[in-house]
Amino acid sequence: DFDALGNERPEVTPRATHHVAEMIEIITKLLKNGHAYESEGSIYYRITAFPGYGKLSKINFSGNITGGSERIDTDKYDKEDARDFALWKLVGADEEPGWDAPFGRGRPGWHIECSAMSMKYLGETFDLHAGGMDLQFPHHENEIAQSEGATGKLFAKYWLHSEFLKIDDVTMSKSKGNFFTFRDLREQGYSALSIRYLLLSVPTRKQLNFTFEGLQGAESTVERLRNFRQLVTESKTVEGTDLKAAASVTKALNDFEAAMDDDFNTAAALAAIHDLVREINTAMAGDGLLSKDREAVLDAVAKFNSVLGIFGEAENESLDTEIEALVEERQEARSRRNFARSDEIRDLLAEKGIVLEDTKDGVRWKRK
RNA sequence: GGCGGCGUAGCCAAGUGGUAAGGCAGAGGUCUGCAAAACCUUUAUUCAUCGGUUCGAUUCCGAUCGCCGCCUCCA
Repeated sequence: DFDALGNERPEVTPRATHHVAEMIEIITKLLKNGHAYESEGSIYYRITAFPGYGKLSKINFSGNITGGSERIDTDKYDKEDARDFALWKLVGADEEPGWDAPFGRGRPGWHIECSAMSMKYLGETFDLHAGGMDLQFPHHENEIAQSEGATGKLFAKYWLHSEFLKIDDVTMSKSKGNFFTFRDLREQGYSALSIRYLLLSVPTRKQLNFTFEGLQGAESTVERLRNFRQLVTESKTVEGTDLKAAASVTKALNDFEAAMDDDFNTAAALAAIHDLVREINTAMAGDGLLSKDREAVLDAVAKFNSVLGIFGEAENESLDTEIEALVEERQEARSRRNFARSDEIRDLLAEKGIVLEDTKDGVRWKRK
């Protein structure tokens, strides 16, 4: 199953309402080992029983939740500690939604579903947990507390929190009306690849300031990358022993990997790609590439694309015979220096989405 | 109020205690019948502001201004 960009969809997309039994199981464990307690019929997590609480978001609770803020009224809920959160909320017999549990009919708290579903499908310890910055506290912090409190094992090895988008330096929000979905942008004619490129142009932990000028720029950049791969693929190779291109490829691969290893510094990784593109374009504009270097460049591009997916699919389809004939006719017109006719044909093909480029090696075409 | 992040050219931005990557846009040029693509040259004496530390700071420290996020039994 693949999406519009050719990426695989998730193998499992679980629903909370189908996993209430698993949630009840975790809550039962937490009650048994003292990490949870009952109060007025509801079940709460006992944060004092989990010393690691706050390790993910590095929140200093002094003067914060337990102190200065008046946004949480401890007395109102009869919790042991203001930070304690609900695992299970008591509901009446006829109240919906509600599920029966050993500790009474109720509904789950927000956080418990994620512990239940992730551990069911990925195991009690799994590698990578991602999410937006806004979920780091309290949601992910609470997931850790619940899961590790229940199992005694490390919950997730790595956490990846992506920062928010800003638009023209203000928050993107529906209320401000500056809210764009992927679909909106596609309908405005921007390509999926350029949207992805724009999002990758800033490391995941930095806020990206979205502008349409920037998106338009990404469109140009992606076009340049796609042109590059096509030019390399079609380039004629030369004999010789020039090793400059090979050195460029090696450097680009090393720089790319080092950048990605540096906390996914995609901005620096993209710069490594651009350096390679420029150096190889220069080589092709000059003496040309050795056959093995051309293969090395294409391999590198395939590797970059396998990680970032910004080159898209290669164009390997052929033109239909009608268009082929027009291209042929245009070439004849050009050889007779009948440029009026040749330009007419070029415009005609452009309307059909076929862009022609005349090079010293002949005519190239690509789809727009 | 508490905690955290950010402020680098027209735009998007990387980055380091030692003198500013990359992309887009702009300008000039090469190539071309023209165009496109590609290439070459060029575009921040300066990194929000003001102080401090240092031989030297965009990079460290403090203050100020501006922007963003979290601190909601909302998932």
